[in-house]
Amino acid sequence: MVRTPKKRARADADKQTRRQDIVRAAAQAFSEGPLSSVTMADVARRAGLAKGTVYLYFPSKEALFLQLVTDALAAWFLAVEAELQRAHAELTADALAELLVRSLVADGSLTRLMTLLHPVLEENIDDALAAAFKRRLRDQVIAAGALLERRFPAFGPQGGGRFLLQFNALVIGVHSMTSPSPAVARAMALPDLAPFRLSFDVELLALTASVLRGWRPRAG
Amino acid sequence: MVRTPKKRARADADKQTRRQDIVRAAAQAFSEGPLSSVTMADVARRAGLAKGTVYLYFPSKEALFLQLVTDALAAWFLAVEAELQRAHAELTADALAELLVRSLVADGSLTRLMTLLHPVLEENIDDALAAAFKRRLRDQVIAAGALLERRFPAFGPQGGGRFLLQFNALVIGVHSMTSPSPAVARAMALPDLAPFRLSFDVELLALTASVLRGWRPRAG
Amino acid sequence: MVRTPKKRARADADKQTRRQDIVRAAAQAFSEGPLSSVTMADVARRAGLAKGTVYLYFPSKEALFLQLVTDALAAWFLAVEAELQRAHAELTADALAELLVRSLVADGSLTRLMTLLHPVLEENIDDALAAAFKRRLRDQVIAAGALLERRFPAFGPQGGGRFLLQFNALVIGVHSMTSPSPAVARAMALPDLAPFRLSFDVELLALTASVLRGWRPRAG
Amino acid sequence: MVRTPKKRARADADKQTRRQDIVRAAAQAFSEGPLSSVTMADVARRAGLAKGTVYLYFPSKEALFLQLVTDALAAWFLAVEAELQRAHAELTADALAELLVRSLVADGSLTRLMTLLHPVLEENIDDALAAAFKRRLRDQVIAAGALLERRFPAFGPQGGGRFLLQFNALVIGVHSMTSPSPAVARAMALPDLAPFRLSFDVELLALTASVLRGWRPRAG
DNA sequence: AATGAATGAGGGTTCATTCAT
DNA sequence: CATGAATGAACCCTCATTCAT
Repeated sequence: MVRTPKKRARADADKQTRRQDIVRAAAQAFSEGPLSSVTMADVARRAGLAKGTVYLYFPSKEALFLQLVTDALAAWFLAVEAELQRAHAELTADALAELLVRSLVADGSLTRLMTLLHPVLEENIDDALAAAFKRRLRDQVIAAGALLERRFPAFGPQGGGRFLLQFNALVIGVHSMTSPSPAVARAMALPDLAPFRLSFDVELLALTASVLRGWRPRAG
Repeated sequence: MVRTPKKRARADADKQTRRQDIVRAAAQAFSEGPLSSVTMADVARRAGLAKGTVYLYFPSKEALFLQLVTDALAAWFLAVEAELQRAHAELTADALAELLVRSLVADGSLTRLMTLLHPVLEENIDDALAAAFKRRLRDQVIAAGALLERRFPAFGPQGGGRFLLQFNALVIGVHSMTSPSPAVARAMALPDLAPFRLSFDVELLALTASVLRGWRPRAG
Repeated sequence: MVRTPKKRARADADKQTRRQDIVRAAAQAFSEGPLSSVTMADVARRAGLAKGTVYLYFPSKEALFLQLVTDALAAWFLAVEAELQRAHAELTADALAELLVRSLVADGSLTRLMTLLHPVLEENIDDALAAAFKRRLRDQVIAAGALLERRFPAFGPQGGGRFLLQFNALVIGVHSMTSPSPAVARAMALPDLAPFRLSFDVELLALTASVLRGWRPRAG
Repeated sequence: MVRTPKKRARADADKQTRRQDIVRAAAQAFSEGPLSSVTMADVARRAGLAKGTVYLYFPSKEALFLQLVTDALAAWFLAVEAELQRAHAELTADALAELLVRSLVADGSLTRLMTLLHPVLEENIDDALAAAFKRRLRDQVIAAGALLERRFPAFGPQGGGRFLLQFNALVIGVHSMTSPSPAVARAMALPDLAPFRLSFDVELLALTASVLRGWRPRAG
């Protein structure tokens, strides 16, 4: 059973495409189960590549998934910034909360990907990669933060960036409270637990709006 | 060199003690590294038991750690309730936030344990265990929630419980934003990233206070 | 396809037996090809065990093969000592050389096993194991060396041990000169190379006898 | 970032140069660790070439290292012959032994390279290459052997060549007895093992001198 | 002739879980 | 109840070699 080798990516553009193919394959695999259930063999197969080829593009499983998260975050920052630009005027707390949550849930997988960040950074990422990731994130946070400060002046200086990080925390926290595993989902379907079911969107929206309404610039 | 078998736990009380020994051993092991680095052999050794014995008390690694989280949460609910009782009067948003965060960080490992909940429930927990856990949690949330509603009337009916779940989300989210892996910690020590370092306590306090200040009862 | 588990080795004696089974399986596998071609899976299968079981008895492939070499050397020392005891009187250089070579080739695999020593110690052996091996070897060399000094007085004090180590070197060196790989064996069968073929026994005997005849006690 | 391809080697002389570059790169890589730790990618990088290019000059890793050994041996034969020519007169056993050992250790890497011969020939060398190697070796042994017989008449006819092969065996054997792996080196540093440490030069010299002193021409 | 992307077999090791003793 | 020997699936990653460009 001989596979026909994939066409070779010689040009840099081709290599970028291939990298993205692999990331996409990883995303697909991750969409079907927890990170621990995704194997590199699986990713390779979905990308139509041999196992070793994946390692030409990413030095480790963790580096691959860090890229996946990085891409997802970048897309989200873009979407948020676009929405904020479109808004033109100042926003109320509720309007801003709604804008943010909407931009987030527009991509059904984004939330779950954000959750990946911590576990992935926790293992097998070298210092250079970690630093590069953090720098990119910092720049994005600063840029989007500035925009936020214009649309929601209550933030005060630097408040936009700080809030973005807090929002990130909210997303991760609410996600982990509201996305049950199969066993938990079955439990929550029981009559006496049903009223306890929480919706990610609803809770995140409520929490975000609270935070914005209650915002107080950092003393300093 | 044969180990002398541990005395048998016949009475129910003895069995409970042994269960707790095992949970304590798991806690200790977890305090030294990520869940994936804790092996059942490790837990057994720390508890002074054989591997198989652990399985007499817990059907799986996940069930064991679910117990650990359950215990930690129960202890926290107790502590919070005690603090609230002691308060006697109504609390401001800031005072309540401070009380909650203080009760949380008093036990240095509690936060990290909360983080375990989601990953553990995600794998290898059977329906009965999941339902039992959720029921216990529900009861605790309702009880502590009622107390909260008395000390912070802005919550309105059921608001206390809802807030507790949100607080839980905050804890998990802020923890995952502020507890860097070794590689990330080294990255954050670089001069251009240093101003970006966040403290768990500070951020959680700020966020919790915001949420309380901005609280709005759910439309019913 | 479920394998029926091997009976459990509870008693120490049983465990020793199982260890030896594994070593025997390793010896068998090694007899069929170079070390690199022997896999732990192979060893386990030959021993009728699961792969993981082998790791209960040996921490690594190298540790297993070090045991194999250790056993072989011990057997050889025993054989040599027995032969020397039987000799009763002093021996000539030629007689001693012949005795040694004979004791060596009696076990057809011993020579090849000796060759394993260096490559195996070169990788993945921890300090404690290395030290233990060297100590055992030292004791054997001293004991057998003393006996040699009685049968071949020209050795002088400590000469017996020194010679044993040199003999060891001869064995390894001559073996690597005279045991051709398949490709080399075919080459040596060509008419113009045939006269160049060397026999392990003949060369080792000649060399050993030369060394003994030319022996000179170390100055000191 | 595309590397600029190396200039093409068209003339035979250029090709020879490139071959030697590759062999030199292999030698350098091997000087830093065991054969198993030397990768073809490593060799290519050191030679400033692409991986595939190496395979234009050598059909396999083993063929490359066989060339490396061949070159080293040739250099040694040259050096020995030069020394023997310079000697003019007959040599004593001790003088000859000293000459040989000196010529060997002059090049610090030669000994270790000789050790490569057997493992390399053991794997992945085709018949033609094996035969070619053996023929070249035979010719060198005969030539140098004749010279030896003149300087050390005790050898008798053909004795010089036979001795050279034996010397080769001594080198390999003594080397493998005296060049400890890191773990063994640490073990040998322990007080109770220290007196057991052996020096390659000393032992090889002693052994070689013994062999020469005890030499006896083969019955024919 | 030179390149380097692609291949994929292969291998040692870990560890949750089982169950004979 | 307690033990710990046995299981075996699973998994990441390496690297010699090939061959399209």
